[in-house]
Amino acid sequence: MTERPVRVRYAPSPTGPQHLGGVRTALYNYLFARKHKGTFIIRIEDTDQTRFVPGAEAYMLDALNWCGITYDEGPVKGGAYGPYKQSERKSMYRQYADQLLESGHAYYAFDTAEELDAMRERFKASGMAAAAYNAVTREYMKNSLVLPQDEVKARLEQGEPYVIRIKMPRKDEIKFHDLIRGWVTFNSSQLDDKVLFKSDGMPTYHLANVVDDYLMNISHVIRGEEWLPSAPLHVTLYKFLGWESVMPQFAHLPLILRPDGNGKLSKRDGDRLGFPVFPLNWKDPNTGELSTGFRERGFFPEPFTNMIALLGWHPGHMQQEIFTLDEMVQLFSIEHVGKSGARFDYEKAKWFNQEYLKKLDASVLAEALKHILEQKNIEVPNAEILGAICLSLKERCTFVHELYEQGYYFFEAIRDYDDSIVSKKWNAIAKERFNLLADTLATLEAFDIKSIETAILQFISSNQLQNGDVLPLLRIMLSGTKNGPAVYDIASILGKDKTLERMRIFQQKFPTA
RNA sequence: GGCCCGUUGGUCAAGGGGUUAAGACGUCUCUCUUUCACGGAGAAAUCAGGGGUUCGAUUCCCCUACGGGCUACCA
Repeated sequence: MTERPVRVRYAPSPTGPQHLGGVRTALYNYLFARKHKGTFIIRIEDTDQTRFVPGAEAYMLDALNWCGITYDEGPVKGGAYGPYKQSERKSMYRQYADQLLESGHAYYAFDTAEELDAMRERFKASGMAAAAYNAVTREYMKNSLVLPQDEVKARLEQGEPYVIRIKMPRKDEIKFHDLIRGWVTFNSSQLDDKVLFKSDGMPTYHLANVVDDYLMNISHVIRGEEWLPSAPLHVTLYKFLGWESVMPQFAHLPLILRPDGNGKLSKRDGDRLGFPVFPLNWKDPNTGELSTGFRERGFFPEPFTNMIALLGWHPGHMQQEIFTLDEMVQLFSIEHVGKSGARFDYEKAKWFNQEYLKKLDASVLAEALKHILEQKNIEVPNAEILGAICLSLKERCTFVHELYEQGYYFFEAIRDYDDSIVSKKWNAIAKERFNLLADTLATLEAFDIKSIETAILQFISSNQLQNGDVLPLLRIMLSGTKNGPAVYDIASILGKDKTLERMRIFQQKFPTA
């Protein structure tokens, strides 16, 4: 490998929100750049003006920002190789198309869309395998290779629309080394004369991509596997343009597959399967349709980023799976990126979030819970109580919002009581006991967990009772549910007054015979 | 159809000529506990198939099958 400084780029096109796969591609580029003390660039590939979606670019930037993926050069931020948007680089491409025209590696083509369709139909009908615009079929089309020179000139002068196509060699072996897949070989006879320059004056992705990577001195192209089939075209372009010596190294990432069935993960899968595939919420500007993001679903950026990184990469030789971004930077290497597609597993994604949440300090969670309560217009308890609530609840939550959902009774009146316990254990005798228990609790001076526990346990043993005679019912009285934190925790968080009040309310709601 | 890429438990995966083929998620069992969860212990579960090469293939090669990607004046 050469000493070339690492310059890598993430080059999305603003045709909609990027999903998991796009974020992962950006992440790998980022990790690779940081690992090698290189430069991470973002470039917007918007050569197709018809597919432009407003907001998509800002969304992408927001998403990366949320993930903690920073970039060194790109839109908004700028840099020495700008602009970083292909539509703004429009004037830079034509000269390279001209260069190819002059060297005989490209040609003008005047075929209309209808003529192209007709050609494809014709060759298909005659049983020809590939109905492509190639070394064979171009002989029958309207292009500067077959038209007389003066006619070509005339058409050009009359302003007739045209495209510029690459003239693929008839039969050449094209070989390149992929950092993930090793040597990959294609034959140019299988490739077609791809359009490089469109009739609207814009380059296609293929030309723009190669020109920009060259101009921006990109050292490594790390992109999805869907680009592998066009890599030989790009390699050929480097050769024709005389840039072979500075051609970047390629690394084609495996795809992220959908969790069920077949195929790569697509934007629609999320709604269908009930989990997000987008990092952030996205509202389609045309249809108004809303797709939920991981962020809005309750994911923290750290575990989210951790999780997608491990979809196709693992440092190997260690059993650790929870990594910070910085750790991943240290550990990252292209060699450890797998070759095969990874199926996205939402259950595992939740696990990453849960692990992260569990390690968070209760005070941090309290802050997050506070926001949820404020949004719901619920009176926020003081920080100490909120912290205690989070502490008691956090190990049974995957998401912050579950702190509220599971512990709503700390903030509001009990919505309903689980009656499986009530019908089984609540009766006149129990009522009497609970009156005594309430008296006991009322005399407690300190109402902390330990004191409550001691008092209750003492009450149970001095009355010759079992834990099961008291604790389950008390839990129901205080929370309505049979699950949750230790009853003593609940009581102490509620405080003495509320605890006694809830015991009274319960008695009123469930009179015994 | 053609071209290209891939294939270790249900999923993510380590390993890479000789291993009891790691670990994690999920599932199940046990344990802790007043409950749920957490924690702890354990179980079931994998090298797609067939040929080579080799003393020996999960590992290297070939074929088949299967999966995927691409096949636009889209990226």
